[in-house]
Amino acid sequence: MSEPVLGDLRPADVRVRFSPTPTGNLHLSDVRSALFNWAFARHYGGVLVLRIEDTDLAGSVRGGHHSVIDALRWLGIDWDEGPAVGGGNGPYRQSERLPIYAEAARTLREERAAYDCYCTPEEVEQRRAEGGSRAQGYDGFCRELGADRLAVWQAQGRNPVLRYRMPDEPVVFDDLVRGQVAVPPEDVPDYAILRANGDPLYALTNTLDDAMMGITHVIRGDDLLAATPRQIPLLRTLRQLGVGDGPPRYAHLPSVTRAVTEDERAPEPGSGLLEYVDRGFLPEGLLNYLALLGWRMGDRDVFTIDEMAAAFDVRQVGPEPAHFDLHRLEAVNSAHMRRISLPDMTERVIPFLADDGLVSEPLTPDQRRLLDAAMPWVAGRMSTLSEVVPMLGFLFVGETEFAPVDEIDDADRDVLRASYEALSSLGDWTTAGIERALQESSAPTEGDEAREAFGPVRVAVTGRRVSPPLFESLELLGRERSLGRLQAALG
RNA sequence: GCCCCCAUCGUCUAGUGGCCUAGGACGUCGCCCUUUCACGGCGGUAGCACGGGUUCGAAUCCCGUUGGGGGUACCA
Repeated sequence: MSEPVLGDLRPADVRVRFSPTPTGNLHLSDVRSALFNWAFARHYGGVLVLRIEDTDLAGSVRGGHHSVIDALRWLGIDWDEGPAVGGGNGPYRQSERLPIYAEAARTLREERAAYDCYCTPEEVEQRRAEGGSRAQGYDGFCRELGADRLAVWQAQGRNPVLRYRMPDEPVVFDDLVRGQVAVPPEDVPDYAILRANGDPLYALTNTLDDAMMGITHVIRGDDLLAATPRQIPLLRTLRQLGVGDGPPRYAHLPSVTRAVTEDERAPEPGSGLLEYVDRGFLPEGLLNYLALLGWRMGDRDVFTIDEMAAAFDVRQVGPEPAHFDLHRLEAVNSAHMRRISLPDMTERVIPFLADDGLVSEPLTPDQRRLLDAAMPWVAGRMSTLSEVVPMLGFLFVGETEFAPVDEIDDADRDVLRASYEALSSLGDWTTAGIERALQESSAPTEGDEAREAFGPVRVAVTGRRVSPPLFESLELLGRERSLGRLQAALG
């Protein structure tokens, strides 16, 4: 058997898909799946299909596909077929494909590739317990059902599920990240593809759609690794029935587990993309970090997703589970913060200021001037967009609401008083003038203490020990407000 | 319970029998720069989970243990 070498793939040989359940908030491992599929498609010039798997009403959120689309757009991940862009293999929302699944199920039953099963879960479990077999799941009880038994169950009003009839042979496949996977038949029982109420299950919808949409490579989380031996024989059956070209190649991405080190700042384990958007992470930083979970780009660890796509080879993905590490995410994000332009960062920061009620959206001309003047002083020292609030909030907050966050103690009063006096008589309210005035006012102390000399002034005016450069901050704040705050701090 | 998978510094990883007294990045620690913080520069810290094999030689191969993950659905 000669396997096509990945490197020789032509664009037409690559059709991948991202098929999320619209829960309203993509989990980060889904985002990573989307990214890896995207990078794979872009690397070979192939096609990325977006398919919304919304047949399970319990897990889906009404209109949830909008949130998936919004999320992908925010991330900068585009797709070639699917909702919002169309394509020749639609519809791309499974809730609109119900008749297709119904017909496929009917055909599979007619062809005896699937059969009605009247057993209740309790009965199956009981037989397993009594039989003492090591085999898993369903035991094939209804495979060849006698007419009398059938009559009894039907008389009881039982509705059957539709079960796919697994071939009695091992399933073997080559996973692009796991290598060869072989599963004996006793580990893969006949499985349900239709509920008793007629609803199609994932095992049918996902598999059928991959076949009908011509998916060549399935790149997904390894939580679905165990589903693969079920899907491969069904894909073969479908091919025999004239649907699809048989099983695609699979690549199961290592799971992303919770950080070992407990971190109170870390989001809840179940939280999704939105949480990270709110925390001010850049899509560039998030995606870059996620790419690092299981893959590496030579010795570089800061890169764009376009650079990733150019270098991406799914075979380089390792099978080891990766721990999610917030610190690393912040470090990577911080690197991207330093890469984006000042005007770009300024625009991205506005929603965070607005959310805190510090500015209006759109900005007033005064707010615009202040923000533009202030950003150069803080752009290089933020690792997330949301840090703009503690960093620049003091400039936008009203004087009545302003209150220092850090403490000023009595020992600081002398410095504050001297500073106030020096500044109040200053005619030239510029950074240079302020610096000169403050340096002359405070008796130059020696050594380490000199570093702290203006700490109290900083807290009185910006509210924090950590702030943009002091003299510049004073100039930006303006004479009246600066002096007012110093006076307030003096009590 | 049973089945399957995984296992190198705190984290992500390089390493496919000798080039490894194990390399990089992030973190962390120290110093420099800097009247705050951050950035930047320099230096340090820290790892082959454990126990048996195989071999002249093992982080690399085999077995077991331990730990972690997944499955065992009329969820996906």
